Amino acid sequence: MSAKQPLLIIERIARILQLFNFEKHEWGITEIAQKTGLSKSVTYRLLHSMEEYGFIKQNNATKKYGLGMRFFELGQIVKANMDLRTVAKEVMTELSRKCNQTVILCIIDHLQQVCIEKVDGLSIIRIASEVGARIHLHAGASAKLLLAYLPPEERERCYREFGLPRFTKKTITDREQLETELSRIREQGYALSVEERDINLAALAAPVFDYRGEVVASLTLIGPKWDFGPGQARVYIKEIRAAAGEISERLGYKREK
Amino acid sequence: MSAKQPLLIIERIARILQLFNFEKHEWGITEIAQKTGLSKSVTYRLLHSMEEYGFIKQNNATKKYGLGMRFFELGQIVKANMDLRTVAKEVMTELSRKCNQTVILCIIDHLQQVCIEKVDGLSIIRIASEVGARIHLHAGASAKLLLAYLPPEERERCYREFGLPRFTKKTITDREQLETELSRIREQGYALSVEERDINLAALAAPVFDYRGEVVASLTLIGPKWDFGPGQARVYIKEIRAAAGEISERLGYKREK
DNA sequence: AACATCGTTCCGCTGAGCGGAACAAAGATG
DNA sequence: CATCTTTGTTCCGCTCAGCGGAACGATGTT
Repeated sequence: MSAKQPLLIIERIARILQLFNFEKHEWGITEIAQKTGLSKSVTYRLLHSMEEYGFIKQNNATKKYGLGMRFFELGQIVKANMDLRTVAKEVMTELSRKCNQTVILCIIDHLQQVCIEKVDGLSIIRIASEVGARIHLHAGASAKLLLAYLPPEERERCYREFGLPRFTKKTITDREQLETELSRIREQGYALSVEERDINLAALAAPVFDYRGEVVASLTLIGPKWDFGPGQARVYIKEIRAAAGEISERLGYKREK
Repeated sequence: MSAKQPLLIIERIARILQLFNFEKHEWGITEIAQKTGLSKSVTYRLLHSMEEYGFIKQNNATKKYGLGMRFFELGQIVKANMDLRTVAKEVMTELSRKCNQTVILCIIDHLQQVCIEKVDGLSIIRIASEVGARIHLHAGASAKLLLAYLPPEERERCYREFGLPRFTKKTITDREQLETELSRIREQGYALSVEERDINLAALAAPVFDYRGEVVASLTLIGPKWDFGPGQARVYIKEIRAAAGEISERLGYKREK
């Protein structure tokens, strides 16, 4: 899978570029050569060549080198392709096909859940939930998941503003009980709900992270509850987490750190 | 000044990266090799090595290559250093020292001018205008310049909302006359004012553009009017335009296009 | 089954680029 | 003011990194 041996020069370029960060964004040739272990002539030639194409900009006054506009331009292009919905759509289609269930993508807006993308499963059964639909945050896998990753003050505001209305027999309407469920969700990294909002429906949700490590959306698999038995659920959990991870990665999320 | 001959490989990398844009962000190896004129093996090796360091990301499904997250990260760093005030400060200090006058940097907020940075000249005379000060857009070099580059509807809103109050004998209070002045400013690329707001003060302002080519601020030289005679003014104009151009460039502005 | 086209790999030859040392310019030091 | 130090920059002959044409395996098309 991985390559044999990267081009030496690319490794060197990578090593140089690694030096630039938010704290220190300008370096002298000698500094760079020392930190990277490269010879001064190599460092000089590399930087100058990169400057020729706008990757590097030399400060005329200090003679030090910094990152050039080209990285900003290319960064903007990458950013444009990091659009949540666009990125998610592909992965959602794939997931829906694999599990043969409906997949939805939801975000939080004004302390409510909003569905922003949906891919129907091939099954004859269709889920009512539509793109644009707004619902409370305390019931359903997707909603609970989003709520779980909200800061405590926000959760508090949510309880105060909307309360915990009951939709079915299984809706969690007790604050204590809900908070326990939320911390379990955070621990497990996914949320499960069975008939919390609608009779006969079950759902599994996993968090989507952006490049800053913030939860920006929930990815959810919804279907008839008889498809979510313990055995099948284990498979679904693996799949939904992989899919959510894939989206997160494409948004620039780095799991380690 | 410019280098002798850039490293071949850097040129090749630049040629490959040039292909990626907002319209087409994924390319196959063969496509890239054809478009760039590079051999397929070189293209492959380069892309793979770059992928190793996150500069390039291969889509597992389509096998095509796209820009990697590394460009986004580096782009974010560049962006952070493109902060208007930080960039401007250096250039302003330099300009102030050269001309021995006060230099201010202003932006528009809610149809008013706000001064966001100031560097005093060494002269004993100090200009009252302080960072944070808000003033009308129709009087003074800086204000007129910002007004000049506003879209017509916005200018209209400004006249309606604030009118054209008189500050001195020289304040322009006639709409027609002001619009004529504004189009001259756009043509010349700088604005001059003598005693329009304060007796005995004169100022010269030039526009600062961002990477999209939009005017985001005005750079202004202020001093006693007797320092702004025709001869001295010509020198000042050259200096302030060069300084504003330098800031614009650091913000990613490309004059040609 | 034959074909077309994709991404990927191989390997021997060779010139691009390495690096140590010299150089110029600008501060820092006594 | 001369001397020392530390920048960034340039030079040039030797050498091995990497070039590229051709082969390969996988996929999709006719």
